[in-house]
Amino acid sequence: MDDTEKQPVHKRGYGVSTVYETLRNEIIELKLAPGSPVDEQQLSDRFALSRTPIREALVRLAAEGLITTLTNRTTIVSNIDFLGLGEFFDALTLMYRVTTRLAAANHQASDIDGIRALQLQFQTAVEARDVLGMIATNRDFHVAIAEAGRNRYYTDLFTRLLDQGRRILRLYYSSFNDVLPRQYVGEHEDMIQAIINHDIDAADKLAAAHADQIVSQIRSYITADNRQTARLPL
Amino acid sequence: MDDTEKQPVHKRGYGVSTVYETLRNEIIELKLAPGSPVDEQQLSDRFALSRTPIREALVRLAAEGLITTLTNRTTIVSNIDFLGLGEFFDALTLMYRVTTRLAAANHQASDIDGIRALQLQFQTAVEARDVLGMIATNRDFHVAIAEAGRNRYYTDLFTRLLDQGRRILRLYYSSFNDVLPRQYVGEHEDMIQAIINHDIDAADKLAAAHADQIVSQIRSYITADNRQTARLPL
DNA sequence: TGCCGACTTCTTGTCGACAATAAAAATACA
DNA sequence: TGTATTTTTATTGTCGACAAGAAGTCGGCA
Repeated sequence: MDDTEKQPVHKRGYGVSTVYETLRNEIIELKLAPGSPVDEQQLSDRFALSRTPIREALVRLAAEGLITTLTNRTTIVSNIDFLGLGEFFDALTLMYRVTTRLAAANHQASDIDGIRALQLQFQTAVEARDVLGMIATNRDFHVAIAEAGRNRYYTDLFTRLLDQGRRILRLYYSSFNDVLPRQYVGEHEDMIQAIINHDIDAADKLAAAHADQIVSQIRSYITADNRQTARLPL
Repeated sequence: MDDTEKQPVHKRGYGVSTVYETLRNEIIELKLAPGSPVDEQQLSDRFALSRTPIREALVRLAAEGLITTLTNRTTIVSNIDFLGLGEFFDALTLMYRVTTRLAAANHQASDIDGIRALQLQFQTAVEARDVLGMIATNRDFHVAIAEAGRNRYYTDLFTRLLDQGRRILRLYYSSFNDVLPRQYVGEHEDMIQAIINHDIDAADKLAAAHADQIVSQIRSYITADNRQTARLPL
């Protein structure tokens, strides 16, 4: 007798985290468009769960700012805040610097292996011209460095910022050319060396330069995009 | 006919935020002891709400790290992580510096009024030797400066760190002497002046010194406490 | 024809109940 | 008497249903 009736796919306490992680990824990877409505009923059907666990996952996402809930009204995927981009870049740059500095100061030998592995993945993605893979592995690479720095608060903020950055980069990934990324590979190598050498100042300088590169690249995408809209037929 | 039957005190969408804010305050003010269990049923009775909104409030608190949920088991008020205190102090100091710098750079004239008002409140609390008031108004003062700096990311992290600090200070508030706080009032005044003068370097230096003061004060409390426990009868 | 108000509908916020899981208690056994 | 095993119990995770708001719809009135 085949009693596969309504067997829930998720184990007991893992329903919400599944929904949370799935939605989180979809938001960051822009599979869910910014501003698009998030319907609880719909998600309930999709994940074969009651609305209660869905709701808890949404609360967590809202706490991270990935979705916005209008009380008693609809809840939407948070828009990308172009006006606040200056704040974002400032915080991102500082976190690049601080985490890399701390990695140079506090890392263990074992940390390097993990960082190297992720750098290799990034290099592979660059060579394969896999833009989406590049964005993701670049993020993982820097998170690994932050973790080697051993400061939870910086790592948390930095991770959130990098993921926010992934959203923005996704918007422009089509215009990603393959010149600059190759440069990133070299910069990553230099950063690893500075960390291994416990050279805090060098790590800081490299991280700052790296951040500037990325910020100016994103900025150039945005201004390029602005030009397009400015050329609207009138 | 007096039909005040079961009239819920909270309006529709405000149940969760009430619970969230109340519990948040109680945790920060140590009315709920770190490590003590948080019973959903009990809270449900207390707030005259179903377990569902209570649960959502708890999820938000967990996202902020104020409570810790062991899956399928009990959920407790997060313990104060004395081992991670180094990370905490490092992040706190950096945020003191960054937010004060930015306030000097980006503040509007109208921001100063609010900051001044809070500084006055702090001063009043110091003169009244109201330690608890001092802790709270000091926090508000620095949050106001951070807001004048206009960087959401820093303000958010800083607020969380300051509230975490409030918990730690509460632990030792009995040993708070009234010498150092008076010094804080002067330091606050200097910081306000530096901000008004748009003197970024001075603001940075003052903030760094202020942070060092507070960190070393907390450190002295903790070592004093350690000595006490070290004197246990054996 | 254009604007205002009642009505409908759709989504969210809340509720009480049930099921699963893990700790605690009770029992059996060596 | 101490340990292993079963049973109980308490608490969490999940569910389906109901009620309150808000948006959209329809009709009335100027």
